[in-house]
Amino acid sequence: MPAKRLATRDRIITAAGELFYDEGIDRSSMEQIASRAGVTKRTLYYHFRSKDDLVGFWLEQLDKSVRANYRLWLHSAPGRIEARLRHMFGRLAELTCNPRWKGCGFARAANELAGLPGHPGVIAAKTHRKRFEAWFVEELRADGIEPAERLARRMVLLLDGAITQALLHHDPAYVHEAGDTAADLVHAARRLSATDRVDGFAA
Amino acid sequence: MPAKRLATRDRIITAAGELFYDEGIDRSSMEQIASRAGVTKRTLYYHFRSKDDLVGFWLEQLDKSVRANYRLWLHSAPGRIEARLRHMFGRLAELTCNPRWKGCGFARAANELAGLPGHPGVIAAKTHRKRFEAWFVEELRADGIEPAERLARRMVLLLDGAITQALLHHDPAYVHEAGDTAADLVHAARRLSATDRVDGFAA
DNA sequence: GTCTATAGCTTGATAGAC
DNA sequence: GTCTATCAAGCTATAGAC
Repeated sequence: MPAKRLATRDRIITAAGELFYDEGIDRSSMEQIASRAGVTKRTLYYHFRSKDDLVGFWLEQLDKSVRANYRLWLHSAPGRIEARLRHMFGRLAELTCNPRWKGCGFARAANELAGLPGHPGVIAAKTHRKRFEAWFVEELRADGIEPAERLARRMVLLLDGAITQALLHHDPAYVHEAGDTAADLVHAARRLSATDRVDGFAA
Repeated sequence: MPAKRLATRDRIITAAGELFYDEGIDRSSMEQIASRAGVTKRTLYYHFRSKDDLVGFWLEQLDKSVRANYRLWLHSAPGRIEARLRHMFGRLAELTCNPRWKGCGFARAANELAGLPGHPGVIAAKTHRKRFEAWFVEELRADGIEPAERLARRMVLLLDGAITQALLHHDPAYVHEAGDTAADLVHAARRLSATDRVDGFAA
């Protein structure tokens, strides 16, 4: 596979992603995507069988960068996970203040494509959120919280709630409130965590 | 204003709402809406200036029925608000199991129309969620929880998180988990509520 | 208030040359 | 792998009769 092919393909995905995110999937045409990528529609259809497929590839690529981003946010602060979760939500709150922020690409796609269960974009969005939840389980366990499954689920619930409210009201206070709630829940759970008590002896 | 005019207008809004909810706003055409309502496009445009306006009127009508529904759910169970919130989330969980359920119409609209801040549908969705939050404040206060503002905000965060997760995974467990979290948070807050202690003396 | 008819444009996707 | 050219269908919205 020659390098140029990949460059064109990536350029198309980037252009498509920008339009899908800014305008919505249905409101972005293949014409606009091709134009922004600097190719013709024929080239676009050479690389992607359909618009639906293109949406799927976009979200699969976005999955990697978004999860890497949250991982960075959670690990760029010191202390226990309570404090680091609060920090992570704080960084999200900052992001939502940017006028270019328009919600979560996965939630946007899932809502816009709610009537099409088998759509590649819907499948990619589901997969992304499942990975996100599994990641929270890992992070909570790494900080000595056990069992972590239910608490991880509560974290994704708060995160998605914060994203919806921020999209509606453009008010970072909702995201901060979600972060405080997340920290409160972890704090309360820690007292019940046997693993933590063992760590306490070791420390 | 003659009765027939209102009947036609309502029939159009109903038909539009069904299509907007099932297929999405952009994927529903004025042609389909007119056909489902049993009128021609010309009649449709006689009653509504544009498709955007029609979206706004649909959500304004939906606001009333959705809030009445949640009010019913919260009041159709006995006991303190902790238990009644759990019951409310339980009813929502049942609803999300219905294959016709495709998320929240307001969240769907806000996500699909994220690039159009002044759109009538976006404004209606914002207004709806603000009313919802204010209603939670009332209900918490009526049960002796004070202050109620932050807790009410946490309730809408959990509700919106539950809706997004249920839309993605079609798994009622997320909604039940949100309900349990809501009950836990209220339970923890009640111990700090001075008003409750006073009620305790009075009871 | 409702109809038939249509303007004017854009859509996703394809044909065939090179 | 990329191009020019184009398809058939669908879109929002409007004109003018009754």
